Amino acid sequence: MKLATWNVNSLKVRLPQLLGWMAQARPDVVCLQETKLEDAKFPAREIEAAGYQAAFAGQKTYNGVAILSRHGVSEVSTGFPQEQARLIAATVSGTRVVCVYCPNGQAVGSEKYEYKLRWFAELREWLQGELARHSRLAVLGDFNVAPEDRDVHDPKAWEGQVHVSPPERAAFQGLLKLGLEDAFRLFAQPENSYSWWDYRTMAFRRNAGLRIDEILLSAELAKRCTACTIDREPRRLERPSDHAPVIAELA
DNA sequence: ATGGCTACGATCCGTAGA
Repeated sequence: MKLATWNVNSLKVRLPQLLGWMAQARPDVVCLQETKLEDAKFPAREIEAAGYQAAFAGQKTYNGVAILSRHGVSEVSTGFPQEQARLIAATVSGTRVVCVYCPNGQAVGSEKYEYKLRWFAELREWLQGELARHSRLAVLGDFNVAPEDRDVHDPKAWEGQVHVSPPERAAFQGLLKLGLEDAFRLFAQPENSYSWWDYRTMAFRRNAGLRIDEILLSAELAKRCTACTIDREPRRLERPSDHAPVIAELA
């Protein structure tokens, strides 16, 4: 089973790229973030034509998440109470799949930063309940946290900034402490592996990025995980998302 | 190198992303 996550930064703009990528990568499940579409405007027909069922929770302009699956989807939930469309969960072939778009946080100390930390605390509590019910659990998404300095192209320049600040990293570690593994770090990886590159300043060409899109696996799924990779190819396309897809393969 | 980009919903600029 191939699980993937991709922050598409507007599903309306990126739909052709998404369909092309799915046809080539053939993931079983794809978690999407920043669809930026109200549910009425979700391209369900095109997704179905590609062979995928969809569960989605969107809003206009901001946020928006979806789970696409080649297999049946059940027990769809949008998680804990929240005013923004940042979480959707579904059960696929006995695996609980949770798709998250964690808040950006804007700047350390800002109101949005405090919201981000509160959101992580709620997520942790909610995931604890999910883990109690589902031993096969995967959390995929844009966490907006680079867990360690090796996930940052220039740790010195980023020191103390949003996405790498100690409280954000502690919040991310808090999720792992529930009994989840960062799938990417289960394997030897190339140095300077990132999942996001700023649109400005030719950041992708300089590989000036952050690894902020992650796949967390419960112990049972981690045991079955045979690979976790970041696919940089879609970032090379014309008019790309600023994020690359991340893929985990389960035996 | 934090800007200089991109998407959106609103106009010919503001908000937000990360």
